[in-house]
Amino acid sequence: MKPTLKAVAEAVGVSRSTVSNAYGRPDQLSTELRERILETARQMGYPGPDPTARSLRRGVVGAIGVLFTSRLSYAFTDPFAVRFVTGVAEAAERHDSNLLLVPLPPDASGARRAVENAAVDGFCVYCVGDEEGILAAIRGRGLPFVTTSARSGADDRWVGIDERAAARSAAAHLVELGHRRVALLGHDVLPRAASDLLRVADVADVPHPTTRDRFAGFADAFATAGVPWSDLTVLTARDNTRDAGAAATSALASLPEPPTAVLAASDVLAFGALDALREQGEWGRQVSVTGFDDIAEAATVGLTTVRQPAEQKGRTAAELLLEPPADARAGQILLPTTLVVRTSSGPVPRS
Amino acid sequence: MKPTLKAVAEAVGVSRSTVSNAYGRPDQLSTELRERILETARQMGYPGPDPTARSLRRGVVGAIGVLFTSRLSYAFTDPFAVRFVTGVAEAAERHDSNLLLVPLPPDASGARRAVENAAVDGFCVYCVGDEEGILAAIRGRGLPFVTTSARSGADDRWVGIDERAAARSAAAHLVELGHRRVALLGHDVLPRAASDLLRVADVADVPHPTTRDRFAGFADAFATAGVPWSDLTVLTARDNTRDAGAAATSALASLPEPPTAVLAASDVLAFGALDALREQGEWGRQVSVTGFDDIAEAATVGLTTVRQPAEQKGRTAAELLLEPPADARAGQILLPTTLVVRTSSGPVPRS
DNA sequence: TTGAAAGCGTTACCAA
DNA sequence: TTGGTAACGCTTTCAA
Repeated sequence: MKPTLKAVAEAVGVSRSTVSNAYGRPDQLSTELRERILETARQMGYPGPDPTARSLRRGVVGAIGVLFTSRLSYAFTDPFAVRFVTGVAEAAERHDSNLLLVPLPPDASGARRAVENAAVDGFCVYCVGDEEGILAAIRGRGLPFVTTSARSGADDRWVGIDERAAARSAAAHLVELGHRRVALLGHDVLPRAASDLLRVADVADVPHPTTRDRFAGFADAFATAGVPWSDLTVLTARDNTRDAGAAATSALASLPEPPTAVLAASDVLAFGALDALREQGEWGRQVSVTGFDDIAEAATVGLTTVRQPAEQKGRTAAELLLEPPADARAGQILLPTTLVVRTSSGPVPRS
Repeated sequence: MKPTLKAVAEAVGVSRSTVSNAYGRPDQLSTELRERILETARQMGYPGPDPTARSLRRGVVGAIGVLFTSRLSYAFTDPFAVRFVTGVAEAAERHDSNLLLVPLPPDASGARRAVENAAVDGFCVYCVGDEEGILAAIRGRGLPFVTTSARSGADDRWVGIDERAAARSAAAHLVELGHRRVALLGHDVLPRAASDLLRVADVADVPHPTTRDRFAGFADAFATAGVPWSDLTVLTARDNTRDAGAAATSALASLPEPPTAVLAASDVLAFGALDALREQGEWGRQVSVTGFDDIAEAATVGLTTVRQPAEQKGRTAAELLLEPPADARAGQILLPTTLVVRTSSGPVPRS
């Protein structure tokens, strides 16, 4: 077995405190003694204080957790998530904090357990569907946390964008181009995935908070143009992936009066929509498509989309966690968004 | 302060062991008592056993660490790294293990400390430059680990590809197309970043193990075609990014006899090369470029490259860690690679 | 089925 | 500058 701090102390002939200080508080003992301790430790193969024991004693872990709905293998499918984590990592590194990636099982009790078992000093909550159960579990542990989608309590730390206004800007752009018959594409639109094509009685019924907010924004712009919610076609992707976006979009072709534009709630879904539309030949190519996030590929392909600062969002979230603002009201940070118009959106084709 | 297990025990009027069992070993006590304990705990706001204390006592953390050279914000710049982590995450999730992302500071002692302070049950080492120092630190802790680039000891677990043969296949393809005057593009080619354009006395001098192996493979194929190492132009990117690849490649234009092809040690570098060459007008467009990894964008752009199974590499690494093979010799897994020929490579232009 | 006692490997405090 | 003592919060024998 690996030697412990105690063994080193005995070998050197000093107390455990002194050995501990040799590692954690070099100023508390003479350089000479410290050297002697470190040297003996090296010879004995002592790897330094055990991280777990130190955490227990100090009450600090030195890691922050990033909470994801569902499997990471799925979450990382969206470049936006990767950029968010990158931002979190950047800030964490500056604070000598490690990053613990915590995927949440779909069932509530499993998710709760995952939160309860994570050895961290705080949480960044990345776009979780069911915020409430998760937040309750976090609060239960008494750990600080930062939310990035739905806002929770007024005093809770949060970083995000004005989802609804941002979505509205994309829709307004299409309205201006003359589009009136359009489809909205999102995931988690229904409690359970039903058919791809359906009418949702009310935007407020959409379970996923982000999808709901963005859909509401889309609807705002069209309502202003005289198009009521009930006239919008809603496409439900089974998840937030390109393939799912394509599958959901392909249902459009069979419509008697197909829409002239598709507004996607994310770029990955938008790419899926483009894939599906390209397969529809001439008609499909005429359909305008907008996305959300502005991931790198959007520029390459020419996707009109809403840009939100991904890395900055992650970085800010981590900073909010690691450098808590003195004033609680400074704990809510709204990030800017921009509509980026590219070639995937254009005027309504006359026919 | 949050209540502890002890407080719950006192409140219910049972011993701490019993409360502990209520959480960790439900079969050790009557359902009725268990219910009563859990209910009281809930009312008191006890979040369940503290993860750190449990880890200390049990000797198991429930997380595996992934070691990266340098900042994560840089590592995640390469989609290959993201896919690797995704694979690791997939296997980790199956084993109810969390993922701790551990960036290693560039200095040896900082890196050592990072390894010593990580609360994990084992490590996946992702492409670290200085393997030895790191591995020594891991061995010092007595934790299991899996390596993915350089192989270490014969009994150590490892998953990877035949770097050299894979690189050779790309170079052989260019040889067949008639290329004889070519440039190799890689990062960490020199101990310290010197000029972009230089002669390296010997492949064996390249410090980065992966770059070295791939360069050696490139050189193999050209040696067979009668082109010695000294006739190959070596381009040094300051790091493994698209921009650095572009910067390094732009030096080519000023050469009296510019090469007809660029062999990059990674896809991101290859994209950089393409960026730079496209700026050179007609001449640049004629230059063949090959990459390595086959990240998603390679297909979009038509980059000829060597495919290696990214997710599988990560998944296998984690599995090797979490399900140690009974036979040590089964701990070394070689993954297949394929040369994927696309449009970025073609015959030597006559001029 | 329940409980008492003995740690797990540290660090913090206070006294010497 | 150094050492003793008491936790940190839990789990695990083993005995009742």
